[in-house]
Amino acid sequence: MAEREAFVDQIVQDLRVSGHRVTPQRVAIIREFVGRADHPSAEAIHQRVVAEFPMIAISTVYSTIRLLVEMGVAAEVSPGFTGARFDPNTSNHCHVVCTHCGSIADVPAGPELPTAEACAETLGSGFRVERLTLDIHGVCARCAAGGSDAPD
Amino acid sequence: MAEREAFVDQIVQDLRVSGHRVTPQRVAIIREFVGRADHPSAEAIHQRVVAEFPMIAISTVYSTIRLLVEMGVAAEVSPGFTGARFDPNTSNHCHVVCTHCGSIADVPAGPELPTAEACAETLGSGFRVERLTLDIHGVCARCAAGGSDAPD
DNA sequence: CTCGTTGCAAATCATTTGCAATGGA
DNA sequence: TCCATTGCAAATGATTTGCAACGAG
Repeated sequence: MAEREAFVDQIVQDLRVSGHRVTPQRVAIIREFVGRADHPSAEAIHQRVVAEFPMIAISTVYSTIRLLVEMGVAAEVSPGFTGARFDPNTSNHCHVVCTHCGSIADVPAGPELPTAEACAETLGSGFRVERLTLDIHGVCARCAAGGSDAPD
Repeated sequence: MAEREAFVDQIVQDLRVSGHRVTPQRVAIIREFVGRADHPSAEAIHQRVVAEFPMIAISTVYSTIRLLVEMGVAAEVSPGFTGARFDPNTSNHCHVVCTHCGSIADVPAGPELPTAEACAETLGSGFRVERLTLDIHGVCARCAAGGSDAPD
């Protein structure tokens, strides 16, 4: 797909423009990552790139992914968490998650939200829907004001 | 709040009924956990309970939380993940996440989903909304059929 | 030539597991 | 009494960090 190559070139350009260096390892990671339909872990990306660069370190993969996320061409699937968090409230509601300090606040689920039943219907019979979570990710007031880390 | 004590008693009853033992440590964890409005980590719960049981182990907290999740009185905030997963698709879409094998599939975001702009409006000026994620958690067809672990 | 990047190993967290001792039912 | 549960320490897995060597600009 020439489409993908163009995208890779675009990202490489962006790297250069923003003052970052274009190394063969980075290009290999970008090439393996963009245009995919799946959601790989750092480990999975590393395993793919190892075929081309047997010496590449997992820490290089982590730093490159971080770069891609900062550039806006990649996203973390569930950003804002370090470790598991547990919720005593099992009713249907949304979370407002601060990607800086990890604080989580509740927002009652509005009626405009799809129900688990509606999703089950949309998805068909293959997948058994158990829960629906709408998370709003961003930066809370305290972090935006430069506040130091303070948990939920 | 007598409300909470009643809830604690209810859970304790459920424990007994399902053949689990009611230990002082478990009661303390349940008491610290239920009725809260926040979303503590295992570490946070442990720190609270240590005041009452200085010898309690973090592994006990983990196993008790797992029990509460199985009983349906607690929920993991972002269930189904082990480690970070990254998404090359930064457009607005939903994820179907299998809580068994961790596989993630994409579903295009329907028009019935609230937009980031609408959420920002609802939340007011304190929080800077960056991204909205709707995740559908459940069990995929392969896992429901007893299939072994296979990634995305 | 310079300084951002890499590779590596060790450090740091989060979570799980194995096992002997304990104490609810 | 008996076995689920506890505490502890060690194992595991994910991610970060410190630092010397390297190499893109």
